[in-house]
Amino acid sequence: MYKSRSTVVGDLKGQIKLNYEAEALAVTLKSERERQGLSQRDLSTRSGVPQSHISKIETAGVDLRISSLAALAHALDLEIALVPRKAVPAVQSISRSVDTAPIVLPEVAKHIASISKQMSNVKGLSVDPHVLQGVQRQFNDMQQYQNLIRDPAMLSSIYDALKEVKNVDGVDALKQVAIQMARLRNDLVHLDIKPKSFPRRAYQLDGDDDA
Amino acid sequence: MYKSRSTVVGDLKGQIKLNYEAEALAVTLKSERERQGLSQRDLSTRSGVPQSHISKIETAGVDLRISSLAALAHALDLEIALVPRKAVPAVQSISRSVDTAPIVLPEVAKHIASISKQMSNVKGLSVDPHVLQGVQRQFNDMQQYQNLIRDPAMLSSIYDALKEVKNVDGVDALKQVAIQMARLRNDLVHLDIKPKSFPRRAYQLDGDDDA
DNA sequence: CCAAGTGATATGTATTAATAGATCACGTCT
DNA sequence: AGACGTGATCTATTAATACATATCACTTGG
Repeated sequence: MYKSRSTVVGDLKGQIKLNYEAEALAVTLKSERERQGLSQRDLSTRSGVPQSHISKIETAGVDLRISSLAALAHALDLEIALVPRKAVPAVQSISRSVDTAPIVLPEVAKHIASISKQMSNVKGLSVDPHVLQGVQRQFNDMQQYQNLIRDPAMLSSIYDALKEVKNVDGVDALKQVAIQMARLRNDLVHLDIKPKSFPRRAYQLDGDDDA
Repeated sequence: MYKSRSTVVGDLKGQIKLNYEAEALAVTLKSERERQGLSQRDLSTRSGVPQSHISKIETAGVDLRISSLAALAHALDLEIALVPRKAVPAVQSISRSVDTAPIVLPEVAKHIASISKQMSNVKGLSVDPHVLQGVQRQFNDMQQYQNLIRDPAMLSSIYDALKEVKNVDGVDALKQVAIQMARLRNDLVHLDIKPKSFPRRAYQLDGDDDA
């Protein structure tokens, strides 16, 4: 929306306010990305928005289009909503309560990064693609709930198992990885997270798919 | 966000979903505009977005920029929010409860339109700008809560008083208008709107300013 | 040291919203 | 009938996002 044309640009306050909106949304997107322990390149892969663009969005207050905002939001498990002004405090309160899940521990983020790297290596090997796909899916899930992981030891164990995946022992070692990832997830499922206000169990994990 | 470039356009589902977002927001904007009894030209005046553009937005799924969306939303007393997916049902519930105020009666809409027209006429007269400003502000408010007005008779009375505003009797007649508008608002303040779920009294009017 | 990851920056091009009006087709009112 | 309001449509131009890459400066780990 251009306000710099020959029309009267008298209301600078209004103009600043419009830019403010894009910046406020960018701040939200950035903090959510960081909260989930994602790099800009991770988010780029998920959302389809180029990393360079994400960088500019986060730093330069780009006046995004809805489709781009939606892509980024969805990659971060957020939705765009139009909320009556009077309801804004209540909505913020709800969002905050959902967001009370802890920040990703640095130790955990490191291990996840190492596993991510090793996953890439394993993809270059001749292993059963079916099993690999299952493991990849489990790993994607793990990245989603990495902020719930408190003990990096299990991640260390998964990383070790991943390093054992060679051509000769490919499928068996990979299945070991899958088992350990499933174990990690199952342990986390039994964590009882009850935010002080609703909704209850905002981050309850579904027991839907398995390797 | 273009998905029609040389890159793989494999995920049609994803693309459709992105367009869906713009359309869903347009639907929300349109229904809120109608709920408030505003024409596209009214909204254009308030938001600074051209009427022709609003028409296209409402009918053609334009991929708006945030600044344009914000301008339209603010003109309709809405805010853009990024909400965790898990919180979406709760947020919708809040928005709905705030939105339970009734639709504008056609009779009421007509009277408001007549008053709006007469307000324009009065602006061309030599009347006390200070008083006129106060009345204009009251009228703006009235447009905001016109969906709460059940009895058009008071509006008729206000319109009659407005027609009495001539050069010779300008300030006194105009003050009569102000008094009647204030009376209408005060009557409405005592309407007790309690949605079945929170927040209570979403549309409670503040007793802040007077003529 | 080198390799890899991260976010920021730059370049050049394509796309489409946004702008500024004007006008059309239709409905309503006097 | 004419006047007015409403939403849709049109034209021509501009602005800025979006895209696709590449690269830079810095940090970290082996």
